[in-house]
Amino acid sequence: MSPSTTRSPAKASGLDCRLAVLGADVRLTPHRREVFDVLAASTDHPTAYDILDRVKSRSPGMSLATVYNCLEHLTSHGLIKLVHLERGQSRYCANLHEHVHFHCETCGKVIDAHPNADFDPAKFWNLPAGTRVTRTDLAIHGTCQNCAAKS
Amino acid sequence: MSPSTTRSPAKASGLDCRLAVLGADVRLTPHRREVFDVLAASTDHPTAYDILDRVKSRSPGMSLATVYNCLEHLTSHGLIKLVHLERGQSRYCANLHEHVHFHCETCGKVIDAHPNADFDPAKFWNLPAGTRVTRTDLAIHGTCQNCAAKS
DNA sequence: TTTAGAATTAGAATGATTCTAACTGCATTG
DNA sequence: CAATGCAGTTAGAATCATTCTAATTCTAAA
Repeated sequence: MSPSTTRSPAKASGLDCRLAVLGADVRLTPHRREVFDVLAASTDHPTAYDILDRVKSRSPGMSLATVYNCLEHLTSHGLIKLVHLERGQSRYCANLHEHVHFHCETCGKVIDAHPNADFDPAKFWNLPAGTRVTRTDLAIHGTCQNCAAKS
Repeated sequence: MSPSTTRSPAKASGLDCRLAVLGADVRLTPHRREVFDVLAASTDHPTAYDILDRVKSRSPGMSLATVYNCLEHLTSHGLIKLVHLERGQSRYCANLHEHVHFHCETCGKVIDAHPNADFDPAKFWNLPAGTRVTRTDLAIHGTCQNCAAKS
């Protein structure tokens, strides 16, 4: 956990790789890389279990604990986002563009929705003077296109 | 759970009371009433455990299971709202006015923030045609006034 | 008063996540 | 090159919030 290690973090070996995201140079081990790749290739906001499933073809030995470790590392370094839509399993996404999550209460699907205008939610709400905002999470719940058509 | 009971719901006894909220006439047992009252008197978004604590002075025998049952009943009847801000315990609030939640990442406090203009968040986001929105949840994370002043 | 259904209870069960302790392997130091 | 140390990884235990189950109590209708 401590970033103040004497070990040089700059030297990359064959088992080590890096990823430059948003200007940050993040060191990725093979497992972290695979977890990230799975997430980057997914648009359905997989859970930790989903990710373990998808990673298993390439890394059959990976454990759930490692998936959680990797997700924690990637989240804390800003490469992915953690989404809480309801009680139960957390979901993850690699979409770093500003967006919100639409959650279909019928089929459980989660889709990203992007803003159609430059929009800062924090401006619309009366927060006490001196409040510092680091991030906002907007979740929209309802019925998706498909489920709405069926009913 | 079924609302289609033959039992007349209109007859109230000394141990039964009702509450008219938003036009709905909701039947409240003493325990449900106490849970609701505790929540209505709280502005700090208590968890189920917090509520059990606060209810205990009036109902020493109440169990956590009953608190959860009451919260479920009140939530499904629209008398209170369930808030998920992060992994861990859910929080509840009895503020039914349109508002969002500000969560201080330093002290953990949650405060309600009200809109300063008539505002529908769903309008700002590109949702597929045919999507039906039932509710939106906006959580703002950051540092509150007090914690910001200390740092 | 009998009976049925709803509410309540304690404790067990579940499910997601985190923790612990042991192990592996690379990389720096001697 | 060998020794040492630390990050990464692992399986499984532990924890925590919540839900379920079965038994009990209460209320109201027949």
